[in-house]
Amino acid sequence: MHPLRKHIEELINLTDEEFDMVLSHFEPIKKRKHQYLVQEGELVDKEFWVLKGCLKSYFVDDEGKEHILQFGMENWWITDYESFVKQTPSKISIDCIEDSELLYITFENREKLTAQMHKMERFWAKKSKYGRIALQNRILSLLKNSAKERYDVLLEQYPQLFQRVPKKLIAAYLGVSRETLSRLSL
Amino acid sequence: MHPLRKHIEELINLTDEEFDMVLSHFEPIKKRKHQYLVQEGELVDKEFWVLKGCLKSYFVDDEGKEHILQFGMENWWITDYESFVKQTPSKISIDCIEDSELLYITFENREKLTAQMHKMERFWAKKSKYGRIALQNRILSLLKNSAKERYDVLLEQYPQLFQRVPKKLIAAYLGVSRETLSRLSL
DNA sequence: CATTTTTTGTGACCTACATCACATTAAATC
DNA sequence: GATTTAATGTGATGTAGGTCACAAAAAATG
Repeated sequence: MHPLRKHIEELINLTDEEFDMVLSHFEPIKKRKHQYLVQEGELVDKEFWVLKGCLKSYFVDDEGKEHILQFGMENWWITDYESFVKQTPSKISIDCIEDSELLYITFENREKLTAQMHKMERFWAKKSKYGRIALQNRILSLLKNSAKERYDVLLEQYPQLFQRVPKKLIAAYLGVSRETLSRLSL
Repeated sequence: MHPLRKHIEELINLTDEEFDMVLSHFEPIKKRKHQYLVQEGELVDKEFWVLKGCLKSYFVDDEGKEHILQFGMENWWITDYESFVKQTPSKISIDCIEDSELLYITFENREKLTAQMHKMERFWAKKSKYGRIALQNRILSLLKNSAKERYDVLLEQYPQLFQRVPKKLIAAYLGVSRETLSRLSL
């Protein structure tokens, strides 16, 4: 089964014809490590689904410090949702941490697809709900947990991440300096 | 026009009949200051819309410190989305900061309503998308901004809040102690 | 495989913010 | 309107985590 189909069918069921229809709205794209998918300031009209690889969506502040909003690995969706939904210039950038293969759907195609296939509208609605819950929990974690506790939570939730990305990126995601992260008695 | 209708029509259009249908799925509820709407540990099967008043959704950590996830004022929706969507016990509580009048819709009624009225499904989908964007921006703010900067952003975004809720709650929302908040040269 | 670049660890020192304690003022509440 | 309760400000002091600097190890790259 196509990995995208497998992914979608975790939330809704599709017939062969329906999945073909879905897939026809996507385009494949390959990028190498260090290449970008989205750059700050541009209008993002695509949502990406990761077939293979690893990416980061991040923001660089005026002191040059990088803050990571989200990682993306196999089966994850990644884009700047603010730019994608509101059609405003992106505040964030998305880069490949590894060579990556993605499928993307444009804003326009997503509108078309959801209009003609109510199931997919429900799929993305569910994704959006779950995404919101994850963000809510991250906020709670930033408010209530120490750096060490946040590290432990992340390690428990996404152990694969620690095999694949440098610690300084983990630090930029958790909101600590890499020196402090290195000193947390792990 | 009914304030709920006015609120909904900011995102989608409704006929009189449609709004009557929507409204028939809600129930009113009144609560006084200090009373709760949701308590940690219970299953939340309602989503509340604030007609009048002010509320907080919050979490108390093991050291007894309160962390505020969200405030709710007129025209805001409030619930524990994690419990509401996943139907799991709530990690957070919701209390009234002022005497409040709300309309609520149960999980079941929301399912019914969205099933028979596609427009409302789209309404909530939009709300969910915008909610996610707001949370994303709050995470960025927690990662990149100092206490003072976060205070300034909040003040600019929701000046009304500062007239209505005690500073210690603002502090609990921003993730600083009330003493530090008091010392930020405002 | 040699060289450049990136990652990681660790010491020394610094700072934003927390905690504790107490006083003052303002709001609730009977 | 007297009394309890909550809100706010401010000093003194503590600490988690930041910053700067350097070295070693590991990866990436030509």
